[in-house]
Amino acid sequence: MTEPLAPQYDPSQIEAPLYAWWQERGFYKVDAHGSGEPYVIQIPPPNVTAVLHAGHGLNNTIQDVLIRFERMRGRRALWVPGTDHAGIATQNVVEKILAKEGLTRFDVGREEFVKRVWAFVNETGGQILEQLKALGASCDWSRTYFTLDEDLSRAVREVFVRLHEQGLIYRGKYIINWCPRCLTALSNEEAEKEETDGRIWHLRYPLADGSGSLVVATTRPETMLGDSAVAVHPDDPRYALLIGKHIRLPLVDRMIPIVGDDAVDPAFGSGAVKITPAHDQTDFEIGKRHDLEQINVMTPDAHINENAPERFRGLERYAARKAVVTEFETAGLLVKVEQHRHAVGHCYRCGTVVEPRLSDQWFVKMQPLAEPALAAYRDGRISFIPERQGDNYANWMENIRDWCISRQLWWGHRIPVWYCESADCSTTIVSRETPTRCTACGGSVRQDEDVLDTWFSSWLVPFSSLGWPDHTDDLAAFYPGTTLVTAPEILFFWVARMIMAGLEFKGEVPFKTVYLHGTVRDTQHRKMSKSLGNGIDPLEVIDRFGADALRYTMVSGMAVGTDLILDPADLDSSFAPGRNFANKLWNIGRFLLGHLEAGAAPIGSVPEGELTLADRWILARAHETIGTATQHYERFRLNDAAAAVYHFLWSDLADWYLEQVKPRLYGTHPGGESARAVAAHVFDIALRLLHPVMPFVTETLWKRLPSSAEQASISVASWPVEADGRADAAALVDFGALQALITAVRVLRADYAVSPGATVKLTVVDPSEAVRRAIDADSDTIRRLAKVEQLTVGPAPSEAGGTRVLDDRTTIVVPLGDLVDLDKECARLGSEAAKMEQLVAAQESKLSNDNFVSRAPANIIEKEREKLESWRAQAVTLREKRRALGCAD
RNA sequence: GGGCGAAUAGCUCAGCUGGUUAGAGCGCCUGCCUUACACGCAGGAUGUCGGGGGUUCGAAUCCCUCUUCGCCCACCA
Repeated sequence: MTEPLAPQYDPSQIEAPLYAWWQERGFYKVDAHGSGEPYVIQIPPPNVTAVLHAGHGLNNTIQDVLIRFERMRGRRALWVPGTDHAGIATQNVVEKILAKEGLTRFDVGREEFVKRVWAFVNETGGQILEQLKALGASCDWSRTYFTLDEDLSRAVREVFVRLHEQGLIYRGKYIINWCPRCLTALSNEEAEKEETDGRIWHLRYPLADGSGSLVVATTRPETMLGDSAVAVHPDDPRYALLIGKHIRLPLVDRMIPIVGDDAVDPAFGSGAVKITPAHDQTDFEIGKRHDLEQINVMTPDAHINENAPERFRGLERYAARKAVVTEFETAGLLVKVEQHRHAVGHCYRCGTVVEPRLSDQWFVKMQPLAEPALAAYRDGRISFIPERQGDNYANWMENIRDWCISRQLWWGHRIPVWYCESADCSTTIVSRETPTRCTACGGSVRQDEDVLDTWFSSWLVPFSSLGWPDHTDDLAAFYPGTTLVTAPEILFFWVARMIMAGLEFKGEVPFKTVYLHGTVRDTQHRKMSKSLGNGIDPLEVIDRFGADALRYTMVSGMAVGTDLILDPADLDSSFAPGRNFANKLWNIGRFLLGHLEAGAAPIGSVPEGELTLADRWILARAHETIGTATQHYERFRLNDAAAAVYHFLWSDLADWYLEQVKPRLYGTHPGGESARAVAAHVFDIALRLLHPVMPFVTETLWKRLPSSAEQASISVASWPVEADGRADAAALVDFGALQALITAVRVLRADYAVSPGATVKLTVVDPSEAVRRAIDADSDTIRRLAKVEQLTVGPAPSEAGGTRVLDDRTTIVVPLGDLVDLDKECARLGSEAAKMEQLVAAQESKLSNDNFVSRAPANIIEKEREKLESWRAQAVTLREKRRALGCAD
């Protein structure tokens, strides 16, 4: 496990073996009787047939970051994985396979079909869980569930029966969303509304007594075959006299009444509406109020049925639409056709336009469940990130509608309802156990044909996955959970319903925080999808750049409340941040570990006096980074956490500290031991801070630190606390001065194109306190990193040189002989002085403004004064230098 | 039709409770194969913070308005 690092970073060589080792050691198995405060995340169970896509990648990366962070903080971090049987989706997949054999599910029959789905699921299902492992997901796989498992099925039955006993489940004939392709009912959430350009036809309906006619408007003319009334607003003066009269329905030749109903908007269209109770929600309700006939004119697959005149029968709904319109036109009853944009429901599984259909279905009465769920949000027992999503949730809860839970599918939890087959008994049995005989008459029983909505099992997952309805140790230990991480699309499908179920059956919210992250989109901001072909395959990314690169890129690109934009056409540049960073880490590790082979003393054993300015500085930066990164992780600002550690590792540690300590590590300078101790210490800290985001590289490097025990894993190492660094404001200031000085020399060198190998002389004129201390502490580093051969502090040399002003006082001069262009120096110093003077002037007027001085808080005024003084000093210094160079004014 | 959000460097985005000489990564330009890393090092350029108005001593940040894009919800046929 700890052979030397390969010269080249090759994630494919390290990631898989590492994951296997984590599994073997069981680091992520959580004991219900263990110690530590529980931290629980329930995975949004992917469809059992799903293949990992970018959305899963993002979703599961976030969860893994959180769970690893909390695990390292000493909490009993449990991430429960599972898969969803996904009724319609899975059934569709298997039906497609059957279709290749020229068969339909009806050809093979229910029993055989379900067998085939099981075989398919057992064979190919759950591959997404294996793919999550490639991502690094630290789930407790020993707890993996499938929503059709016996245990979870028992929970489903229990819940159905309980709700039924409470009168919250009922069966009835209502208008539901029907998918004519999947041949099943859908819930409101499953019928996705999409703005569509359509048309609206104005049809003339003649009065039966021949005294005139009415014009009605419709977007679905074919439904007129099932019209059983025309409705107008009861107070509409235009139609007051017509209420109670009859229409002779064209094409069908049926007498239908004109009724008055408040639901009609007199201002819309003609103010008269055709009423088709069997094919429209509103019409259905109006029909109920007026006791109208419900005439269903369509077959389940949306063809015209026998309730319509013979010439329309068998026509598909859009063909029927054409036929109806043509007949109206021929009869001179088509008044006009207009363009019309409106929302049309589409099946969320197959995209087919849903048909509102009158049918017998099972429903859950939601109002009583919604009230406590709304209260839990209002009183803060549950909160959302980003916060505004809470309004969305509340809005849905307030306007909740009953949930149609029956599906005319074969794949799913069969509804636990049986009907007595004896005609004169006809008892309905709702039972936890499967009855063999009628409980009333002893006759034979027949189970309801329908299955339950997939979400009827997933809304129970927070407790059903832990053994409910039994009283298990898991349930006692891990319910309620802590955080739920998911996409906003399933806020209503799943999240809201889990909250309702948790409160109803467990009396507690199932989690405290709901973190809703954004969507992965392409550069045109389109959602990635199979049909658009604009998806990114996370496995391909992992294959090419490694899971760490994928994870870092996703995390760093994802601020709270924003979407993640990636370019599917250019994976190289899309994932460059993660790829580059992982590679950088690898090389830092290679360099550092190479120098730690002799071991590194614990930081505590290094005498304070042996710490150099650079040592103190990097420890101070570690201290700061621990604080900020931890806070950001806690606040779900994962991108900020990642950025803080990135900056520490790359800019602070690699670019400055490691460059500074090289001579000590090489042994050309004394202090090698303390350098190794400090470097090992801060690298250890940084790896731990980064581990949640990049588990593989950090583990690989961390295991090779001298301090790491052979069998230990960073993933269960302790989270750094601020005291692991050292607060040291002075070191930050002084090393900052050192950096500024070096940078200034480098800038001069670049400006004058000094050849990279050449050394220069440097004079520091009138150094500030900080610069003075930096020079005293570490002139050697200045010489080396700025390639200075001779460093003097004193008056400016007579030789002409490039000049820079560092701060209020300090000026550096680099004599460059012929290279110096005096005019250029004068111009540059002049423009800098002018810029500074402008700032000074603005600042002076601000500070002499009574309004500002009297109204701004004292600390701000103080800060602004300091700024003014500093700028003034800089302006003065700049002017002085110009004079010293002999520049003309 | 309601509700919500976003517009900041060529691109993707930070900038959290008003006070920074407005930042990062990618890309771009210049110079470097400096024995950890060219997926690198050093340096650099680029922004009237969508337009207009307002509040304030002070606005990228708060308010109004316009424009342009998203998202969610909705039984006006």
